[in-house]
Formats: sequence, C-alpha cells, structure tokens
Amino acid sequence: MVAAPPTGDQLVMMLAALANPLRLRIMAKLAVRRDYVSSLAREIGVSRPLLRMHLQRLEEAGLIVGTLELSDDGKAMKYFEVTDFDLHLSASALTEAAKSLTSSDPAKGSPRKE
Amino acid sequence: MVAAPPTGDQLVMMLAALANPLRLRIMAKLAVRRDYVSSLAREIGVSRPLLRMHLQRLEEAGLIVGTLELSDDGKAMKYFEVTDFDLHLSASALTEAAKSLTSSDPAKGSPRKE
DNA sequence: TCCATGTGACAGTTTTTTCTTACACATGGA
DNA sequence: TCCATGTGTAAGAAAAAACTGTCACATGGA
Repeated sequence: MVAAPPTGDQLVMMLAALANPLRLRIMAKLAVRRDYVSSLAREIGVSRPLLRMHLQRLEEAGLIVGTLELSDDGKAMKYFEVTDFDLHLSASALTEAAKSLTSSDPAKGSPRKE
Repeated sequence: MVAAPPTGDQLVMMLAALANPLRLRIMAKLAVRRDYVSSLAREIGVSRPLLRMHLQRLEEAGLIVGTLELSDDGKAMKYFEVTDFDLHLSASALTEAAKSLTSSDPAKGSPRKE
C-alpha cells in the first residue's frame, strides 16, 4: 500500500531525518498524538528553536506535516503529525534505491542530465 | 526469522550508516557481490582511505562484515559482504525503538544507570 | 499596561562528518 | 632491486549538522 518506493535521494533524506535520537523521540511522541511546537518542546525538554529545526528536517523528509491552526483563545498553534510512511529496508531494496541516486557519482561524470 | 528488532541506539546507527549516497552505493555494490577494498574503490571511483572510512561505518552498524583473506598470490585482501538485515520502518516501529534510546534524554536526567 | 502563551527568524559557536594527502609495511614478478 | 598490488593509519582541511541565545510580533486575561 501507499509508498511508491522513494527515489534514492528521497530515501537518503528520510533516513538522515530518522538517524538522530532526538528526532526519533519526536517521531515517537507525534506517533502517539499530534502536538504543537511549544508543547512538544516542553514535553521533550529541548529549546523551541532547536525543536523547530528538527521538525523542519522531518517535514522536509516527508515524515511529518505541520498545519497552522487557531486555538479557541485566538493563539496561532502549529500542529505536527506523522504521515503514514512505511519503509522496508533490505539489501535488495537498497540496491534498487541506489539506482536513482543523483548526487555525485564519482564513477560517472558530473550528474549531467543524460 | 532474523532480526530481533534493534535497540533504539542500534537503529540510529544503522540509519545513520545508510543515510549517505556514497554508502548507499557501496551497499548496492556489495549486495550484488562481495568485493575487496581496493577493487571496490576503483569501481566506485573514490579514494581508498575514504572508502575505508565508509566501510568501517557500515560495519560498525552491522550492515556489512569484512574478512581478511589471503589471495593465491599471497596478498592480503579484505573482503566485505552484506549481512542480511531487514528493517521495517513505520510509525509504530519507531515508537517502539525510541523507548530503548539511551542517549541524552533531556526530559529525564542524564542517562544514569537507573 | 503588563504578563503568559503562542508564533517566526537570525547570528554565532561547537561538534560531527566527510574528504584529502600523505606515509608505512608486505608480497610476487620483471 | 624496483614496480605494481594489496593492506593499515594518521594529520589536517572543508563542509554540514547540532545546539544556544536573543530578538520580534501577536493574543487573551489579570
């Protein structure tokens, strides 16, 4: 279901996003229930700017999405929630993904359009 | 049935190891067939010391293993091959893995032995 | 008005990764 | 002996990631 196998580049982004203890915790928290930045920062125990950066990285990788909502008392709150991704990593899956890597392939030329 | 689900720390290591285009290529190559360092370096087109570092990272993550063998003409060759891992990444899997993270959990104290 | 709470963004430091450029040792064959 | 091939390691530059501190703006309620 779902997930068209991501391109190599996309895969690298997702893996890089997940390959960090703090972000893994963030994902765990958000998997349980959506939350907004300040609240999440308190709960996890990190500064808001730092959390913000990590959320951004996760969002760029497509693992979470944020929506700006207006609370009852008029405050703007940015809620984040996890998307439903489903990565399967095995040797063959990696071999497949590697084919679509665009970044510097020393074995070939510069990543010309070819 | 292989893989006991890795600990959070172990998972982070594996993800970090895979989250790099060059290492992804290395995995792809080794998945096709085992190879020794110098040969692989030529094939991929990177310097040997650089490749060495990447191989080391992959090995530490348990994704590949290297064995030092003696070729017919007496040269010592270090052959690497992929282990058979099989990671399944989903929101719930991450939630589970996050529980066993030891690294700095700002929400708790310093990672005391408890 | 001031305070508590939410948002966003910037500059600057520290730490980690990535990559380069050496150097050292060993073996078989010309 | 010298060269080509294999191994290992260390020092240092360059680039990217992680983290801190601070400022600005907005709103509702005391």
